Order: sequence, then structure tokens, then C-alpha cells
Amino acid sequence: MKSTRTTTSKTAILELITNSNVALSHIEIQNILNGLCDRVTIYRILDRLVNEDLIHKIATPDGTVKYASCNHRHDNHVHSHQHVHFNCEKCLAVTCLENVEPIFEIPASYKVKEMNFTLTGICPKCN
Amino acid sequence: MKSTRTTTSKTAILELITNSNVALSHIEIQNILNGLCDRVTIYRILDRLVNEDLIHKIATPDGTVKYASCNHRHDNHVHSHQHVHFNCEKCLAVTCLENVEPIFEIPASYKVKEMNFTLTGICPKCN
DNA sequence: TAATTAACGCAACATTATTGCGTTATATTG
DNA sequence: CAATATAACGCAATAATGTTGCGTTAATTA
Repeated sequence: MKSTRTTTSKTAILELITNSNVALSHIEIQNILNGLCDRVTIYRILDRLVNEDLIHKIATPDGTVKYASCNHRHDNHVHSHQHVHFNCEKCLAVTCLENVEPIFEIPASYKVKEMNFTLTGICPKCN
Repeated sequence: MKSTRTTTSKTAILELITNSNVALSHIEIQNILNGLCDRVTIYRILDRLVNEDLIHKIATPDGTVKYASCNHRHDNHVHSHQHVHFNCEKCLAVTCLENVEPIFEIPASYKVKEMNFTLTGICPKCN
């Protein structure tokens, strides 16, 4: 009987991430919210949103953790975050490239559950 | 005239990373070295080794920064870390899959400089 | 072998993340 | 619709991780 409640902060953060076209870090969210809730609460809400599968967590190649919305289609009960992300060196934005699907082959002895594909370079805006 | 010196700690760390078949984090390296040098020195050496292109830095999807050796072949002056990494959920090991090369298409407006492809799941050993 | 200075150790500081606990407010129930 | 249960919160403390400054040590070179 694990329930989860709708709070002002939770909806605000979810909306923020959903409406953003780039992945956001904890600090970025904190700055945008500008004191709406405690720093710790943001951590807890982000964890909850990830658990509830409403957002997903990604890390840039340098280790910065960011959060992005899951506008994925639940094709047939299978849920996986097969996203390709683009990390701009200039503006540091992390964007989801939803329609890029890499093809690759890996030994069958590896049981792949998730994949994380991040490209680094210069985005169209900064080019 | 930027010179770089060979020190005991530096060679030890480089050797450690080179001989490891999995990527190592700062703490893991620190624990293995077991007081050979200071925590700060490890940070500085790792930075230097990355700059000198002797090792490369990667991050697991959850944001843990790890370091691995570059046993890449400098085909023709072009140097890029087109590695595919496998991150085992069980033993947390990050392994380089050198011979897996993903194929993907991305809008030309994006200038791709590096790519980071991490798969998560269960490795052959843990399976 | 002496001089130069990169690299080191140590201490202090900065940033980021986690935990405990009493309080607040969301959802449920009588 | 008010009373109740407890998820979620704020705040303070603590842990974990990364950075900076500076005096000292030791790798290179002249």
C-alpha cells in the first residue's frame, strides 16, 4: 500500500521538467524554483518522480546528474529509456533526441536492460 | 614549454588503470593505493593523465565518475573515445567493449565531437 | 651536482548529497 | 465535513566528494 501524494512542490518540479526541452540538474531546478521548497525536498521529489517513472535520470559524460521528462511511448508494456542525448559543450544543455535510434551488436552473454547514449559536441543553436 | 614529470604515484595510478579491465573511480583507486599518496594528489594525477590522453574519463548513468585506459588505436591522427561501456548492475563494474561500434544517424546541424555509449544490465560473470 | 620548478602533502574550504526528527498538510475514514 | 493517519516537509546536522593555497619535496636540466 505505497501511496504517493500530490504536493505543490512535486507538481511544480514535474511541470518544470516536463516543459523543459533540456535535462535539468538539481541546482538548476533549485535556482528556478527560487526558494519554493527546501533543497532536501528537491532531492526527495526527484527520487520519487524517478521511482514513479515520471522522469528519468541521466548523467553527462563528466558526471553531472540531470533529469528529463519521459515522453516515451509505452509501446507494449515494455518500458525502457532508449534515449539518445546530446550534450552541448558550449551551452551545456542536454537535449533528448527522441527519434535517433542507434543500432549495435553486443555478445549475448551480456543482459542489456538499459542503454544510455550521450553525444557531446556543439548543438545547432550554438553552431 | 609544458612539461610533465614521472612520479611514483603517477606511474602507479596509470599502471593500475591500465591493468584493470574495468573502469575505476577515485575512491576505488584510493582504496587500492592504500595511502601511497594523498587524496588530492590522486585527483591531480587523474586530471593530468586525462589531459595527456593516457586515460579517459567516463560517467555511469547515475553520475559516478570513473577512469579507464585508452587502448585505442590512433588510426590516423584522429583521436576520439568511441567506446561502448557496459555497466553491470550487480558488481557495478564498468567494462569497455572495444569492438562494439554502434551505427546511428543524427541531424547534420549537430556537430558531434565525442560519443558516450553506456549499456546497463548484467555482465557475463554475474549472469 | 646545483638550480629550477613540477608535483606533493596538508589544511582549509566549497560543493553536493544524505539522514533524523519534529512539524505540516494531503488524503482517507468515520 | 471534521477527525485521523501518515506522506511529505523544513531545518539542522552530518557525510561524502571535489577544489584551492601554500610551504615542502623531489624529478628534470643545465
